[in-house]
Amino acid sequence: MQRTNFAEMACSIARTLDVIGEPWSPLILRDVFAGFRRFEQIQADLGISRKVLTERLNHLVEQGVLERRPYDRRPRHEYVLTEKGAELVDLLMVMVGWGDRWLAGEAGPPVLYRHHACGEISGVDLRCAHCGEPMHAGDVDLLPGPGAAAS
Amino acid sequence: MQRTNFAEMACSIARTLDVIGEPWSPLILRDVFAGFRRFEQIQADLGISRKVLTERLNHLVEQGVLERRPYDRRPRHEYVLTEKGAELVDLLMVMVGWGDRWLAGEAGPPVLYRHHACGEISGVDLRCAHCGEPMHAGDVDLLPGPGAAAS
DNA sequence: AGTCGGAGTTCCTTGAGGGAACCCAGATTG
DNA sequence: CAATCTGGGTTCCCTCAAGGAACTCCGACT
Repeated sequence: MQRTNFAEMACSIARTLDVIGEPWSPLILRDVFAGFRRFEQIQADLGISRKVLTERLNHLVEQGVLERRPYDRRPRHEYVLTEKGAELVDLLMVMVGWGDRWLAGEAGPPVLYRHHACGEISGVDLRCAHCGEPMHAGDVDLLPGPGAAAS
Repeated sequence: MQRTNFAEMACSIARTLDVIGEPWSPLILRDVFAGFRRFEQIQADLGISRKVLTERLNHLVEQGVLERRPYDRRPRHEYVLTEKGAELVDLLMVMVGWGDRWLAGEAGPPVLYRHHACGEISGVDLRCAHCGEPMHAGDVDLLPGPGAAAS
């Protein structure tokens, strides 16, 4: 939908949005991650238009986030996350954390995550990859990097 | 743009998308976080249509993510992140991490983050809030939570 | 031969994004 | 005191994407 081309911007947020910023795309990834791998399953689960689902799946495959693979000799396919796509699920987990905290209301979170390592119901926490201390919006300074736009 | 109402879905991803899933919204938050707080600054920086910028800012204020505050006796305002909004910046940092890793290419990341606690250029890393071990897509099981949709 | 089921494609309508021009209120300037 | 400037929007029009329903294609059962 977005007619402005985010992919060309010197900004990793804009470029990421170019991959998964279109409506439904994150929900499609969520479904694939949750085990809905086939066109009909995803369409029924989300209630998305078949046309839009086709477009989104093609785009996600082109971007290397999903892989289309046949599961029958008939023309039947399923979609699976690539490594690139699996790392996007991290982003989804952070979205879930925020949504659970600020939007879930009385009913509580609709989905829980159990961490294999400790076996507990938990959520993600952001840490500095370097020192391991918490790293949030107020804990960082922004500096221009090597890929910054030429002036 | 999304005519389907994501806010009603029993999914924290969908509900979060209802807040910041529209095109431009994450980039507007990025700008506010980076210090572009006024309408004209954001509009010039992003090249967004004034109409759409007005709509997005109003929506973000309604959702409690931004706060509009006057900075002059004239009708002049600036937009600042609320606590709810600042926590969304965590999401942006994860997007940046993914975009830097998979989309930045030769030139490298356009923006770097320096962590106050250690003073190093770094990025975010996802950890389990409970045990502190890494927590990624493959490290969790999904379970229905209390807010799951009634069948 | 007829039917089924998965995975799309086509077509039409509506409504959101883009862009440019316009507007308004308070300050500054001559 | 009129004219101009400036920030922060509105209004209008055009195009293109989302939604939805119907249609197609193709290999497999019966």
